[in-house]
Amino acid sequence: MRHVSAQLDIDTAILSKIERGERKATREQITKLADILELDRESLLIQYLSEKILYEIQDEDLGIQALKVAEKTIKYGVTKNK
Amino acid sequence: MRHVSAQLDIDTAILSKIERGERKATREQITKLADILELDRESLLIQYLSEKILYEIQDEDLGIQALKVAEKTIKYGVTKNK
DNA sequence: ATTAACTTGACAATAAATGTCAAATGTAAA
DNA sequence: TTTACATTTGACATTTATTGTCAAGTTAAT
Repeated sequence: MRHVSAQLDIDTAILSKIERGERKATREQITKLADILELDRESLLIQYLSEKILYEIQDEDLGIQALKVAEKTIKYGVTKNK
Repeated sequence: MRHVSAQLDIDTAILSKIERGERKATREQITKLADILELDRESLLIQYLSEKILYEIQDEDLGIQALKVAEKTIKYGVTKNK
């Protein structure tokens, strides 16, 4: 654990918490972890992103609908106006 | 504008920014806005949530895939372990 | 009992979101 | 055109969320 956390530039405390889901990892940490643990980077990232998404809509009745709208928006390449 | 912003408990400056997309509204502000402007609350909320989602995955190649994973997760009622 | 690995909780540091204010700009009617 | 009010802008303050450190507490193996 010391080895891994060192490579991640954090102390073991956080790593421990991340492992047990008490803390969220950083995007950067995710990719580093993928490398270190030789896991599939894409899968990990997808997992990570999907967790962030779910976090946003947790206990929202309209969550699913929002997801679908988001999907369509992406597909149709709608750009956000500044 | 003063009227509306007063009801939202913010000054006109923010309202102005929200209207022109420089600032994000709060969830609470969204629902109040729906009432004040007599818009459909659900639609506004869905719009609001979907924007938050899109924000999370902006310029992520794996965004769409993450969305799909998130959807499935919701459908299967997977609960997040504390 | 000693040691090293891991966990926990209280707190510090940083970063992001939200808000205020005051000054600048726009707009229309007198 | 000046006055009066509405809207916008930007610089900054406040609040809230996220990420991190540290020190003390467990656990497990020897």
